[in-house]
Amino acid sequence: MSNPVDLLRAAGVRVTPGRVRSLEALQAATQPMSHADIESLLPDVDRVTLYRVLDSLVACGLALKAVDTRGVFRFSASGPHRQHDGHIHFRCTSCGGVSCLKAAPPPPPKLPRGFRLDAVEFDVRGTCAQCAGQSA
Amino acid sequence: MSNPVDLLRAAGVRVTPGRVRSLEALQAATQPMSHADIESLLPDVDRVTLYRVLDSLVACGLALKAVDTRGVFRFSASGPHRQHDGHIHFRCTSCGGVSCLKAAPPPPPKLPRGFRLDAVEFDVRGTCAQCAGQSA
DNA sequence: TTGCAAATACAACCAGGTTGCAAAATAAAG
DNA sequence: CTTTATTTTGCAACCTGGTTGTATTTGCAA
Ligand SMILES: [Mn+2]
Ligand SMILES: [Mn+2]
Ligand SMILES: [Zn+2]
Ligand SMILES: [Zn+2]
Repeated sequence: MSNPVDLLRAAGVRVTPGRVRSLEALQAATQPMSHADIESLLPDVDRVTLYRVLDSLVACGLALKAVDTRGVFRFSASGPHRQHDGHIHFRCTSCGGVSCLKAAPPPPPKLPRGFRLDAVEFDVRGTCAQCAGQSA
Repeated sequence: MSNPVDLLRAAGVRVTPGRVRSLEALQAATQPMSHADIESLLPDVDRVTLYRVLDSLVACGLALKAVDTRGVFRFSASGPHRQHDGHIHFRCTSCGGVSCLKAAPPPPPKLPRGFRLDAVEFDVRGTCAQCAGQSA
């Protein structure tokens, strides 16, 4: 069962409307969503509550949280999907949309002695086909 | 002549204390600085004025503006220096410091038809040697 | 059904950045 | 050295994305 209520129950967290609806939204999404994206889908969920709901979904393993290159958090359902992992993303600076690219992420660089690597991120920005077409 | 007043004069912009002092600060810096970095060096320059001063230096070619991976702008003097161009950078998540790495930036990926590339950025985060040592 | 821990709403706050506008400063012309 | 037109500055207000504190409400187990 991948319905939100059962997933939440199985994860051992309280089943609340905010969690159920946020998880539904994440499951329905085709791309990782920002807090603002989700908020516009669930206008009657309090802003701060939504931040905490999303973090709780991450904490219990039902969602993934990643920073995009603008430093904005993006959330996705982490079911059996395992999407968006072995490829990089393109961000349109005009519409803000994210597109999956076929390319693999670049390998992490060698660091000087004593340095510890936490994360690498490859940011690719530009104008998507739609936006480029409209302005032309 | 690479003194700020002459550079500003030669660039055809008005010579103001804020511009002179900001350009001095950028020239003295060993790394690209954020607005906050520069502000702490020039506490009596108005916050908004500093944003505009920095943008004016960029507009007249005396400074370079780049976004770091947290989406924060970083400014550097763009004299005959041409530093920080062919290599990538490491950001310490503990102290916020930036270190130059020897590695070259990864090549830009192929994009789907119609997409236009503006910029790529490789973000490498972790803990620097100093911070790693202190916590150990 | 009751009771307590967990979750929610609301207000306040923060960083980084932008906008509008009146007052002040630059630099050119007289 | 003044006058003047144009920039620049300072200040207040605002914006997005995010966090913290706390009183109230809710989930759910006993
Ligand atoms: Mn993807
Ligand atoms: Mn460098
Ligand atoms: Zn677009
Ligand atoms: Zn450090």
